[in-house]
Amino acid sequence: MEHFVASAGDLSGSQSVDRALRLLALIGREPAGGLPLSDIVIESGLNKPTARRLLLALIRAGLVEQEALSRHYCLGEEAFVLGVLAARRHGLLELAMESLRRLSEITMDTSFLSIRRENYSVCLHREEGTYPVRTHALQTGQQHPLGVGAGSLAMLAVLPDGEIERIMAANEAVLLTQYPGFPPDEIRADLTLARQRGFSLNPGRLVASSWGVGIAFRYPDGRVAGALSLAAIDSRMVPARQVELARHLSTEAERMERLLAQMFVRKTSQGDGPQQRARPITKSRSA
Amino acid sequence: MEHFVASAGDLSGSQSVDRALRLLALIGREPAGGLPLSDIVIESGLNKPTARRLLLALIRAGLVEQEALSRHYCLGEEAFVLGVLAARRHGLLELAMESLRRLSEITMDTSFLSIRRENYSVCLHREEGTYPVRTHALQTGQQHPLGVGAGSLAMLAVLPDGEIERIMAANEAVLLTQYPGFPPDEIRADLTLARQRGFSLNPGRLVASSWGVGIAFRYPDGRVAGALSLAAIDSRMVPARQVELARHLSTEAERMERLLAQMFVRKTSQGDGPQQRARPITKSRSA
DNA sequence: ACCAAAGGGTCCATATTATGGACTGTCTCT
DNA sequence: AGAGACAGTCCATAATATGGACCCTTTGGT
Repeated sequence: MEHFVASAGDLSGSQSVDRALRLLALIGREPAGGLPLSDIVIESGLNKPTARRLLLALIRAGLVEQEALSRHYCLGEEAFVLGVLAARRHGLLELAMESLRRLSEITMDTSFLSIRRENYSVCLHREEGTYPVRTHALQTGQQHPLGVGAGSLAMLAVLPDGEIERIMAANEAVLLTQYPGFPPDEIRADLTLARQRGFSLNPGRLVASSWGVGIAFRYPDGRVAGALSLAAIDSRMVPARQVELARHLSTEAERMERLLAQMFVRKTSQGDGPQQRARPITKSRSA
Repeated sequence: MEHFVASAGDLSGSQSVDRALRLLALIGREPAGGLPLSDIVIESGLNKPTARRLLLALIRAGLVEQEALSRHYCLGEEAFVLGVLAARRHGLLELAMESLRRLSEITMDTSFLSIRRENYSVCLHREEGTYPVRTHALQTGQQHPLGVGAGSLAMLAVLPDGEIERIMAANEAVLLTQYPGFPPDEIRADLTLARQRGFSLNPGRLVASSWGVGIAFRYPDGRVAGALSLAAIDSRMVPARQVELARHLSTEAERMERLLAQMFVRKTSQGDGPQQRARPITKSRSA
């Protein structure tokens, strides 16, 4: 039995919970019809009995379901409910819907809300445009490494240089093996351009002729909250129109930041009672 | 160390995962500003170090967050994202939004979507009406035992008698201690009435003067999917209007069943390849 | 200002629990 | 009909989670 030694000062337990939740995230990533056990075993690095046992626990909790005929594992109803409940605090999507609808209406193109998840970007919503030729490069729920796609690139571009390098390093293997259109150096070049222009541009790197522009927005404390982006075929993405679209995106990104600022005020001011100063959340053993 | 013996034929492991996910559900229930550790310890029955360790695991996964100043534990952003991802399969709320909006517009009263979660009913959405006097008996995310509230009662009423008795028995303790307005016998009487009339009525049992009517709808396979309901002050709930509201609810419930039927067809027909017959999902050791 | 109480967080020896190699059953393709 | 792929399961072993006892910080009372 080869086991990972708890490297470094890692002073916390609950391995199996960690593993189970990693499986949950894994299953969440997969858009379509869930994952078969074999893929889960491969992608998680766990072995079959362990994966299966953890999956059964997730199934008992309703977070995962196993489809009867394909035997694939996919997200369960409880995950959906939990999300609705969590949306009371983290209602980014709801806040953004108005912006997305307006963007798609004005521009006739498809608009997206993406957020950052560690080194990845997740698409939370895709609002269809009315223009007859539409690209389907990005669907709700799809994840790509930061830098892959317009919104994703926009988020990466507003991070500090140090973090960008850390992320690029972490994603290098995936980029090289699974994203042939995105050699790391090209992403770095795109980043520089994005910073110069004030908006990101994906010139059809993911799907040929499917271009995108994006702009990130932040929480009041400076953390990246997400990105709004628009996608269209290349002929609708000449430089002049890029700028025009970026202007609309910018307006809506500002709106989002305004709303988030309001939310923050409400949240902190409704805290129970008079000002408390935050205690560090982990142990603070005296000398 | 007192430990529960795995009673009966329970042949599955992963205790700590089960416990962690129970904590997650627990935290999800609490609407407002999360739960303090002490409450979590009490309500879960776990002891402090264990609860904390599991919570840390949930926090590492992003499913739970701990608020810096109140130290309360509440649902994290990952829970929200997971929910959005799960909504691709379990998009009940999205399907229902149109119905809810229409109901609230036509009736001017507040409408609700509730679903069944084991022996409980969870409110997934509250669509405000325009009438100036509104009841606030039910908020998004709140849970009550089946039978408590109009939508909840409607779902209970369409279950088979045996299951009703099982649920009523399971909930008896909570009803007696936490729902003084709902003595089990009254619920049983309400159920009979609901079946006779074809819609459920909550005559202000939860909050005085706040009445509600509800109708359940089902999945194509007959399982209860959820309930639509409307709430208003008693003066707007005279018998004639109850019937009128029930008519609107009924129209929308039919719409929901139609949509669910469509979804089911799409889901099963898009299954990978030709018909496979379902294998039983647990072990099938030969004789 | 001080003390007691309440609550959050943590340590560590112990015994319960998860682990994974090896196995079986089932379906599919040739 | 046999090989291969995949789902699911068993069980001795060893790694892991457990919880009583403890510390620190904040709060409320006098």
